[in-house]
Amino acid sequence: MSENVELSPVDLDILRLLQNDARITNKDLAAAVGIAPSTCLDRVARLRDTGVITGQHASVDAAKLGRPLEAFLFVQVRPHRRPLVDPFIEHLLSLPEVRAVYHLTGPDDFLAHVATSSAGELQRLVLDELTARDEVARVHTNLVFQHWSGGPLLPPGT
Amino acid sequence: MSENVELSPVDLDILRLLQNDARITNKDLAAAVGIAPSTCLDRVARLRDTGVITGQHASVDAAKLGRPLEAFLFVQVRPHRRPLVDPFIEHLLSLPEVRAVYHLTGPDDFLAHVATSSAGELQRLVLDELTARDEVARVHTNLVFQHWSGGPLLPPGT
DNA sequence: TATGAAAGCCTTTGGGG
DNA sequence: CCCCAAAGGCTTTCATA
Repeated sequence: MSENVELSPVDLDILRLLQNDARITNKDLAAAVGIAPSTCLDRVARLRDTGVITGQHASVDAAKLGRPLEAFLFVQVRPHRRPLVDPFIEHLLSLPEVRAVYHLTGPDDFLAHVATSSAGELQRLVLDELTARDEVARVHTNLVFQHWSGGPLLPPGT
Repeated sequence: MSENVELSPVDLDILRLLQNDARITNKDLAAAVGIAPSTCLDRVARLRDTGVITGQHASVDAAKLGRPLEAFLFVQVRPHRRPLVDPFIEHLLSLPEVRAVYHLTGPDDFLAHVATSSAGELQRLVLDELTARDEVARVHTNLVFQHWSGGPLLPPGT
């Protein structure tokens, strides 16, 4: 788990491929990067053990789950102290509509990415789960038209 | 790929488990949700075919890749028209530092989540890749102290 | 839509270069 | 650090209800 891990070009190829498809078979992965399957297994295990690979997750379409309306909530928490901040984060993360939370520098302290079923539910979220709390000084809401996301590595072949 | 997909409680359990660990074996997944392995394979295939599951990706630690400094860039693009907007998005997505791009309502049109090696590289990104372009009216930069993220479903057991 | 059984392939381990 | 080879387990298919 040390912060500095040496990554060979082969490791980077493996990461790129697993980032694009976490369920590629070890055999195919080995063939794609040009090493033996057993070697590949070793390398992937090492990438996991050193914390370079932190997990593998299926991506689920929020809209298909009945939450087609996404938004960013910019939240100012005052006073900005641990005894208030830590429970606030816990609260955010316990909400099923919350997809991600970021603690930021700048005038707004937190950014919450949420997916809701409707404008009404979004309003409820803001009024009942955020501004109703004493430590929440203000909330700005921006809707998400569209988004693109990926891992920290460009896909293979670029 | 229709927008409305009926999801049984078993489907939701499957989604939760795959969201948490995309490499769980089909056998274990079937046992966890209480159906036969062959049935489970069918259900997962259906979830894929209907677009509920859109992919499966290994999570890679950006810091371990040498990009420990994350930030959000709020970008105003003027004039806000397709002939300018579409190439701008393409440009953002082609940058290796960019992890996600959001097209938003509000005074700032785009939000880019970036991971950089240093403050110097972040500065270069802002000056050379963003404000150097005619259509970029302004950029606000906020650093990310910490972030938490997950899929649109709460984990199993909550 | 769900199941069980069988065939084949993949993962995984251990020895060796 | 890499590879080969073998054993065991898993995936996947298909007939059946």
